[in-house]
Amino acid sequence: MEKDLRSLRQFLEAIHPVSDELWQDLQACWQPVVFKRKTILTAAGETERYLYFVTEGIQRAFYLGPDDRREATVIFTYPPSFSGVADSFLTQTPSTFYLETLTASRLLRIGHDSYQELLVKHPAFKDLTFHFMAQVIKGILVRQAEIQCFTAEEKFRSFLTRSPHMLNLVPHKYLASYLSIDPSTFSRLLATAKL
Amino acid sequence: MEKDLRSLRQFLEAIHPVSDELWQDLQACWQPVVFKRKTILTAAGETERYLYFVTEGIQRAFYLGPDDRREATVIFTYPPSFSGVADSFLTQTPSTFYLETLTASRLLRIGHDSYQELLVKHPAFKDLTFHFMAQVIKGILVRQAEIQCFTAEEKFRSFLTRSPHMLNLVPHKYLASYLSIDPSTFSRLLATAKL
DNA sequence: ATAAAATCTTGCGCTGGATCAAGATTAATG
DNA sequence: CATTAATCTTGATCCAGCGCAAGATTTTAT
Repeated sequence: MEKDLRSLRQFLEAIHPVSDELWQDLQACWQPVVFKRKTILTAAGETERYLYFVTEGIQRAFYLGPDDRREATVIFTYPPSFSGVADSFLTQTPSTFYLETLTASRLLRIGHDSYQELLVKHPAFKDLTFHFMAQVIKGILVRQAEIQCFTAEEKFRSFLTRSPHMLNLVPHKYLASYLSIDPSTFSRLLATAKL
Repeated sequence: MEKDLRSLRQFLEAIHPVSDELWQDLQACWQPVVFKRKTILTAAGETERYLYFVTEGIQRAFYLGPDDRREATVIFTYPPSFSGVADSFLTQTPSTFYLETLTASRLLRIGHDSYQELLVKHPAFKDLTFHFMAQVIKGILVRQAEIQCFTAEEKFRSFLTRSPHMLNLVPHKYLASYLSIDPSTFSRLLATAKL
């Protein structure tokens, strides 16, 4: 727990400086939680109550198509980073995504109420969230451009270059879902890449 | 100009209340500009200097693939709404997108310096930007899910339902680019839809 | 450890949608 | 308003990647 909090602070500092004063209030708001693998943390239709900080395990957010057959993985989260359905948490409107653990996970979480209080009490925290949101927007847009423009193979290559470690950590069908390609296509691309 | 500013205020109020005090400082920061059609406002590689508020005309942001042949339209903007490469403006890092006018356009714009000053001076403005960013994130994610999950026809239907007016306002090839489908496919889908 | 469940691989046929091309239509510009 | 340029339509062709399926392998749970 001590260690997790230290990791959190380090992660935050990389986004924006965190004064000791802010940190005093901030650290008190986080509650440690653990989940087994394959646990739904947030379902579509629910409003996200928590912002998570991942200290162990891998999670994924995914979208279920109207016919319930197609699904698309929106993002994977793993330490050290935040997790949670960002847009639902921020706007406090129903989520269109599911968030689930892929492996047994340890996380810190902060409720929306505490989050709001911090926002009001600490201008510096607002600045921090501000910077974070800007980064999130940039990240999503880059990914969107790739999804729109790249072929299956280009997406595959791009992903493997950026996140080679993921290959061993999660079932490939989720990686395929993340890239919007068929698991069989993923398998074939992988076979080709290994030559 | 008076009318444009009124429109801006109205647009802002829909996001978050704007006090008269804030408005005094805010309105002074905007400069009216006009552009001919097919003008590049921001090129990839440049850092976005302005946030625009559109009062006339249509613009689009687009991404050029590495080989310069594929391109994807990220978003269309038209009155009343903001325009500009949001992520580049917010983070002041080079844009990966181009922003161009599709038709002759009239816009108000605010420079990043003025924007920063407002942010520092008016907590309420920070709150406003905050809410706006949250909305942006939500919007992008919804669109991303559609791009990932929908077939050409589903994307076409969804778009036509949400934005039927666009059919007459911009060349269809841009609509096709927005949906990541070929112009010829767009034309065929349109023919089918009209039966 | 062992059974049961999930995942991965691979072949094969098929199709949605891209590509190419050329003529018809519409819009921009001096 | 006439010329030129851009866009739209439509046919014909082609292929990347999907869907299906079945056996091989790995992982999970008991």
